[in-house]
Amino acid sequence: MGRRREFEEAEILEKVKEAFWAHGYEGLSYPVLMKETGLHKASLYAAFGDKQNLYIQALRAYNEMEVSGAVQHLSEKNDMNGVERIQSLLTRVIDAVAIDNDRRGCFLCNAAIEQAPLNLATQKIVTAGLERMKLGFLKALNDDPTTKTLSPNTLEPMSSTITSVYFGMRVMAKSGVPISMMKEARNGIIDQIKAMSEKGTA
Amino acid sequence: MGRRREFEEAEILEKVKEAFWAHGYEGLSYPVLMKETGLHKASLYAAFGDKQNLYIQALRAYNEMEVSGAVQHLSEKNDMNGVERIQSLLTRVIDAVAIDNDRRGCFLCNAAIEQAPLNLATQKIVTAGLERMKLGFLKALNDDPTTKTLSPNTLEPMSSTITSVYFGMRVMAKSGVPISMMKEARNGIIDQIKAMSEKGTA
DNA sequence: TATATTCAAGACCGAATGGTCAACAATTAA
DNA sequence: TTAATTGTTGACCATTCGGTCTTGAATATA
Repeated sequence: MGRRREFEEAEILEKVKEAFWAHGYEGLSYPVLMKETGLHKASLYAAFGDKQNLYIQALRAYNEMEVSGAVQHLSEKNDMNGVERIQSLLTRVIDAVAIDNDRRGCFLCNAAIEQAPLNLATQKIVTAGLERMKLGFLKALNDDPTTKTLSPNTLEPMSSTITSVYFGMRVMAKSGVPISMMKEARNGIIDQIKAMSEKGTA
Repeated sequence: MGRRREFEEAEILEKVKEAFWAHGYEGLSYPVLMKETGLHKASLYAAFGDKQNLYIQALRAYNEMEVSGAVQHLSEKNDMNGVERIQSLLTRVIDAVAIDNDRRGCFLCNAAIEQAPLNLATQKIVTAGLERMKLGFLKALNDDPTTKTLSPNTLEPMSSTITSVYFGMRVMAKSGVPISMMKEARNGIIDQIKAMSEKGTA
């Protein structure tokens, strides 16, 4: 038998994910990708296929790590109730910009704009990710004493609206809008959720 | 004196805008651009400068036409009140996909993702566009009998939230998500606005 | 009509792109 | 130790990119 691979596939894919996340599909060239992974492009090709395949696998990795992380944050029982978990997730988005100066935004969102219209596989991953986010928000709402009593006819649209706010804030993050606007967007949706639950119990 | 130009600058810029809107910056090459404008790239260069300048002018044209159109729709007095105008604007976004199968999304939003982080001029146009949209929504809220009585402390975040929903829906449009999700997002935010105004008058 | 001037566009440019391959290094099993 | 097999990599490939330039056509004024 021959020589074995000198790298861990998952470990490299992690770096590839970071690279595509930061630079986008067109914006990431092999010279940069080689530098950030430490691998030669022919090795990348042998392990993952062409650039399209590489991108799709990176996006899948994002979906399985970051999106799942967000969904888990929304559904995990801890000292916060559902709406507070939603609020803290939106705060994360703000802090990524405000504290870490991270303007990569959301890979899923970037992929939706850049590649989803050109690539069916990408489109499927993105739509699945959006649906999962929505279900995460819905779960959080169903897990909060103040909103769980609302009817599905109320909670379903509400979770889609929150999803929309989430991705809108991701766009804001990339656009370089003042942090205050992002905070307003977060505060506004939280206030509105509370208003809905107060109205529902009235 | 010599020969005069065979094209109208504004007319060409309109076509350039459509092209960048549909294909993005990296995605639009000169061969395609020449085909869609009917002009040679050397002529484009002579009239508008290099590709970056061309893009920025196209984005400005979008800002002055489409964004202004949306803001005007939000602020114009007609048979609809403010919240109804917000609703109909969001419906426009849905119909662009559902009826016209137009998945170009919003040029401003696309530019935010693709170019704003790389280009200061683009960033400024995008942030200005976002601010204008927010002011448009705010004006509509201030012009509706059910919301105008709410305090600025309520209306300011609310308008940012609506802006976020708007751009989130634009992302959804590009991602290929089911139309039902976009409709939910719209219905949800409208319901929430109404809940806030009811709570405010309670 | 003559001439000056501007426009349009095919041809061309260097650089960068994604992708391939041949040669070599490394490591395993026999 | 040997031979088979696989990973790695610099060199190379055709193509496309944005941009430039030279040539010839068009049209203004004189």
